[in-house]
Amino acid sequence: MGISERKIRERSERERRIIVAARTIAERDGWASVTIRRLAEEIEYSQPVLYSHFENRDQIVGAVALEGFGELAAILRAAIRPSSTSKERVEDVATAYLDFAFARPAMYEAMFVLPTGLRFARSDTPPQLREGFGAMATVIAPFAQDVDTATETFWAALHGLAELERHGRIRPAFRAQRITLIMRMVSGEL
Amino acid sequence: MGISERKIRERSERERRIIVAARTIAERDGWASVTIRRLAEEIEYSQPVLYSHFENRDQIVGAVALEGFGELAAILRAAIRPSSTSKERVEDVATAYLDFAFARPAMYEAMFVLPTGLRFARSDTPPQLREGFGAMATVIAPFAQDVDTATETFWAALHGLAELERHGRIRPAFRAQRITLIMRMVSGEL
DNA sequence: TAAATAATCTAGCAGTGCTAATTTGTCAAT
DNA sequence: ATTGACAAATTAGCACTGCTAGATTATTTA
Repeated sequence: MGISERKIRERSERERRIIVAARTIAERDGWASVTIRRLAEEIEYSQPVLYSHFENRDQIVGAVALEGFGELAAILRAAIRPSSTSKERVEDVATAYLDFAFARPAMYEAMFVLPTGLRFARSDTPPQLREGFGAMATVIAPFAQDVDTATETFWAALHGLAELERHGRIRPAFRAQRITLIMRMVSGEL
Repeated sequence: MGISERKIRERSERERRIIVAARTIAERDGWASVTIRRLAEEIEYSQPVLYSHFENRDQIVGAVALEGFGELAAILRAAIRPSSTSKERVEDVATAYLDFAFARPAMYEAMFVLPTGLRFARSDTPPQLREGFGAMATVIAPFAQDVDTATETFWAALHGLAELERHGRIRPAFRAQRITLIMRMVSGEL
């Protein structure tokens, strides 16, 4: 009975092709260019097929975003070097976070700006959505009483820096100084 | 020759009606419901008339956003009480900023998320876009070496808090604690 | 009063997300 | 092998979007 398994496999491969196509087009031409028609053309199926994989366009963005959360979490974890001091670790994670945001603006937009249908802080929340937070919590913990609240605040600062710079509201040339400031703030030596 | 003046006046009144309509619809039904057709219907003119006032839809959003920047600046300035300590002023401005963001989510979205065609940090940048930053700089100055960079970072932290909470990424119940954390960070007593 | 200019509208283009109705393909039962 | 049932995929189209060319109406100038 390998036939039905093959069908399931082919189906999930097609789903992957949709997600890859969405990501590719978004990174090249922006999310406005990611239309159902274009995706259908890319995977060489008619448009309604996409709706047998995803409820609507937002969920396709959500699927790409989910990948992004997994990748960001891995990047942040990788930025935590055992040989570093607690302070250095905060700085490294902050730098890695912003590097990610600026290197993959379309992905970052999917993760944090666009409607995705992703649900946070629920019982069925995928692990990718928690892991990035966990990595940040790891480096914040040594400096915080309430780790969760401190991590939320740290995260918010990084997100704000990413968004304001992405929109041309703050000076790109001073990115390093701002990170230094946040690091000093977290470590309590201002 | 008051006729041409009346015409100019009527024209700018019509422009105001467009902006007011856009704002009203956005605050009630979201920006996706602000369409050229709906605005045209609202002001009782045909659609092309809107394009004699604004180049495109983004510029209408931008006009609303510009009002928002003026209002935010006024709110932040008003939050700075002469009788307060430097620390309290930081907290009051932070609280006022977030109150604004959560009380007027559509307006905040126009100001910081949607494409608006507004140009920051230019010679022709409208004063509204600078005044809010100025208000924040005022309360940050007593604690900072480099006021501009510190204000950018402070602003980013607030923006991040607003956005992450608006998207359900961080816990609304802990908003006050996060503000306290930021305030302590700025004032250097962690 | 006639011509020129300005203001406005009608009509329509090319595109969007999404879906009902139809066709095509695949399988099990006769 | 043929038929009927089910699944998979397609065609065609709806209601909407931002935007604009061309026609029409109103106003001003000569």
